Amino acid sequence: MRAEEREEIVRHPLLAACQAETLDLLLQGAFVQRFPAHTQLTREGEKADFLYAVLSGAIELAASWLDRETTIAVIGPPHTFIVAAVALDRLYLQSARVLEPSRILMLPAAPIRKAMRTDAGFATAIAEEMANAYRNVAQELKNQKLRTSLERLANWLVHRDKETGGGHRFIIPFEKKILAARLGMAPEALSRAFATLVKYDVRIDGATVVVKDWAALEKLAHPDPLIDDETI
Amino acid sequence: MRAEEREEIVRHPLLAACQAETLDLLLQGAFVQRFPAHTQLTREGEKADFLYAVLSGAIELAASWLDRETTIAVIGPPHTFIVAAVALDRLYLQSARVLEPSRILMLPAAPIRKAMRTDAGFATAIAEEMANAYRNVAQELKNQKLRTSLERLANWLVHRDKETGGGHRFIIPFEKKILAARLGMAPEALSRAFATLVKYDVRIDGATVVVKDWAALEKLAHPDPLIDDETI
DNA sequence: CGACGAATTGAGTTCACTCAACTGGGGTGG
DNA sequence: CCACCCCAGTTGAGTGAACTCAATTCGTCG
Repeated sequence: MRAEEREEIVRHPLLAACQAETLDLLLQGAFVQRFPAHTQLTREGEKADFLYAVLSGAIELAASWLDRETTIAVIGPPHTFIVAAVALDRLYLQSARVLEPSRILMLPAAPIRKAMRTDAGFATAIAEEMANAYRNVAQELKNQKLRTSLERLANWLVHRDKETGGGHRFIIPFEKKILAARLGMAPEALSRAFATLVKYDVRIDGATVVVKDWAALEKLAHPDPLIDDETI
Repeated sequence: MRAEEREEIVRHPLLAACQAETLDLLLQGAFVQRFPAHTQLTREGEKADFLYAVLSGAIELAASWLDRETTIAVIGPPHTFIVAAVALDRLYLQSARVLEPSRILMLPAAPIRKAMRTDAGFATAIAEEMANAYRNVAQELKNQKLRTSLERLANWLVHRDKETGGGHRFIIPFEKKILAARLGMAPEALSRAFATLVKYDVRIDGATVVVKDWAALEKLAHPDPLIDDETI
């Protein structure tokens, strides 16, 4: 690993509270790599031998059963993925695919488990990262079980708008079929849902969304911090 | 706290790897209490001021939005709940209700966060508990997004049968409407799903389930360790 | 015995899926 | 440079899954 890379990585939330010796141990076999879109980083069912952290770009976590597949989450910087499998030395429950060209930090799993046992700062950082991950899936499960697909889409739009600065005009940052899977619906259902949203003055042109009547959309979405806010 | 209680609690997986000073700190304001069924222990949106561990009994975690409500999970010994909210000092995302008379260990939140920062063994135990919780919700999300309600029921039956010793005859340990909410369906839909399972030679009488043709049920359920096994 | 809540059954409707056909760029190669 | 293809996305039609509302049965407890 190059010195300037090390500089950067040491400031990562996961490593910032580490003791110096822990850092040395962790960064021994670590490396940073760029991956092009569509790269498959992990496959569900494989042994967890790396912890991945997204430095830039976006990663899709997907899961399958029989011949069906769905998207569990989309991860951006500075978050990690499959940290739970690493901490427990178990199998990945999800596959990870690169959505857009990404820089990824890869940390070997065994030193992580070892470091947790000796460095409370690091173990706490791992616990906090995992707590966030837990809350995000729990929120997603609520989203999924309590809302219809139109409501999920409306809330995704509200959320995305806030994320991009609240200009009521933004682009969808990945393919619509991935958005559909993320929202738990068929691609056709997403198309029809967008068509339905025209009634609420939401205009869509390609990947660009314009919300003309914010109040109407928000009334439909009824966003709830306990489901929609990443840090509440 | 009584001495024999302390004896018991100190062996709990969450505390077994603690340093002695950490234990003292944690158990300072801790107590064990019995709760009758239907007690509400936490409400979603409240500040997290206790970590709860189930010593015996069963707890339902529920969440709501507008006028809808659903069950997120059912927790039994020796697991904890709302550990993520405690670790991050945030709001509970779920309400917890006592399903059957239960003994609960309650640990004040502030000492937990403090102890994590100084005791690597404890922080690791918290991280591992949380990793399990994460994997369980992630599995539940897969279950929810990838399976129909009939398939979810079939898998719940398979799972419950294994849990109770594989005798192909067991009881449903709580009300059917809670099972329905757990499986993400309306109570009426659960009734009809049971009716459908008669075709697969599953007999149901009150809370008692008898599986006459195990192969048929398993073929329908297609259980997958990456969704259905708690520790893979 | 009556009362209450849980569970089932019935009927109708809505939601969301599948399958299929069609549209509209973007890219490739003749 | 244009024709073609390919894939994402849309649109249409039909089906099935699962919900709501309502009525009925069942079991338990006072």
